[in-house]
Amino acid sequence: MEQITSLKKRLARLVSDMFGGGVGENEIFPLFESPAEPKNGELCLPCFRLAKALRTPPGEIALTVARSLSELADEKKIKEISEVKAVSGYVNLYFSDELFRSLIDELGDISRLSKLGEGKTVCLDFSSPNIAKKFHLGHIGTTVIGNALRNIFNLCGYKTVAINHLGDWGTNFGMLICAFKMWSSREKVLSDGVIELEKIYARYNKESRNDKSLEDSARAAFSSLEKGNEEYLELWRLFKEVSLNEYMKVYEILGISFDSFTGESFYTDYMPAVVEELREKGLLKTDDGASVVYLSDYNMPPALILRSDGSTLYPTRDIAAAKWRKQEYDFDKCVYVTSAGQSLHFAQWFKVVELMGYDWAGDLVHVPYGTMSFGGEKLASRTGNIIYLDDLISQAVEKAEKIIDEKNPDLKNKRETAVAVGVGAVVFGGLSAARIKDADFSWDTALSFEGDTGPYLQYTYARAASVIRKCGGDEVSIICSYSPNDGEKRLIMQLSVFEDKIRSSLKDYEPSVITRYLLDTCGVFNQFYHSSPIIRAPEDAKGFRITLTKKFLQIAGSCLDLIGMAKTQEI
RNA sequence: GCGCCAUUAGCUCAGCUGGAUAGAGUACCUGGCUACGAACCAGUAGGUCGAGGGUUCGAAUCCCCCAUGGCGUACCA
Repeated sequence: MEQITSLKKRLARLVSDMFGGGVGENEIFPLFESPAEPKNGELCLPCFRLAKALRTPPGEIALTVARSLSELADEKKIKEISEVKAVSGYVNLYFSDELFRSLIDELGDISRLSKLGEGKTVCLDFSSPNIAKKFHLGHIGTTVIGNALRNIFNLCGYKTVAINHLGDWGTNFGMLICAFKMWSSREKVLSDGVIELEKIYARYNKESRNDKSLEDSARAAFSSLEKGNEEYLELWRLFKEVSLNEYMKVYEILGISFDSFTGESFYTDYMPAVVEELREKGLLKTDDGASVVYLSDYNMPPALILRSDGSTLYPTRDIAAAKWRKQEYDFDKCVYVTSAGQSLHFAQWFKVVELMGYDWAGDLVHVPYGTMSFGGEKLASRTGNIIYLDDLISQAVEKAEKIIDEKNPDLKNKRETAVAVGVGAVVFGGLSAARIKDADFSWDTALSFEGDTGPYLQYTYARAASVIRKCGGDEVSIICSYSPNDGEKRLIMQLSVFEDKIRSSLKDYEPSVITRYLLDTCGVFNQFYHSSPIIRAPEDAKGFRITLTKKFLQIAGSCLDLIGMAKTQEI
């Protein structure tokens, strides 16, 4: 907020002058805070640090400052301030009605935000499921966090490249090919999709425990696939196509799109050059038959580049992919959204890239998130402890439908709205807490529609939209003598920190900052809504409140967009 | 063993570079729909901020140590 910033600057200069420049204005400026309690004003200056510099008790300083500023305010020399109080070492400042009225214009202005990333490109690697598996709970963290980050970067003016680094290569495919040849058919796979693939894969896994020869044939099959066996390649393409069809449905319902689907298979051709480069740069050592880069100087175990049988590994592929992306997109940052369990892996290969001499190693960012469990147990398809995303979404949608039938049976597009709310509840679930927190999934929480939930946000949005709809073409003008009440003041202040919240979520790669902010903002709006009539308000208040409600819709709408939830006009 | 992360109300979580009486939601109890939408709002109650030291005028926040839990720790991704 430009006006608040410039006010702070002026105040800092004034305070500095009061003490003969004993403390510089640049030191005073960052001391300004927003009081936690609205009753303490809109802006405050804690005087404890000043007390140290000036060797005067904080209470005394606060009193001196308050008295001088109060005089200036009375003389209309600081017309933004209506009242100044000294309270236990703080100077509390109350904004004037005039300032509140003019702050409204500035609300929701993102012009400064959208300059942050001008001319910069960010690659975001997220979602990245392994082919031939159904989309489940374990995938939604990376998917919704990555998508939200991408939206945040976009809002801030960055060019983004959303990359779905599909897990579409590896010995698994050898198993799948063998299993397919024994128990399945093209028709079956085409009709049952990923379910069929999961089924035969699980069966192969199970049977290979008793019959070790199955493992050998799987390895042989994959090796043959790598060498270009046309029959196997054809099957691999089928598996990939069927899986991708399933994933595209999921992404469509979540409203998420990608700029690239270059998965692991894509980089196989680029890996030999990486291995060669590591060798040339003297980084590659042989240990127990495997090729590694030692990282003991950095307090990490070695990065494995080649297995003792000469085949490549995860870090090899990631390094190759990073090099390719740098060349292709010339990114300023490349962000990887994966589980926190992979932190060491990323630290290792980031270091290897640095040792290779690439200055852009510092632009690689790992964004970890916590582990999702269910019933206190690890999610695993092997043990059957798994929740598929389509089940979760359809349950949420079903519940939303039920509630709509109950509370708003005349709603026109019921199904569409129920999907928006059901999906919103699921997305919200993935973005409400700080991403690093572990979470134990519970149906009760996931399907809860009251309190701090996705439906609460959408309900509040729809309610505000409904008010504006009912005002129709009512003329909106802010009467220049209107005196905002406490609820209106609070809403203005709440809406005014939008820009700060976006900056903070961008800096920390933390979408939950926006989710939290939106929850708080909806709470403040609801208080305003309950305490101040809008449509039936007196003329002077009406224009003010309609404008404020529109600003709320704009900012809440931006937040919903950012976290990837639908903006429900009616619900 | 070593490393990383977490620990705040019964439960799920906020708490900005240290600042005012540590805040929400949920669950329990209570009040508010002939009303711009009750998927809401208001109120009561609920805390030795995991334990102990230290730095500071001031610590949930910074430092040290310990405890508990999760994850990782050379041929999976």
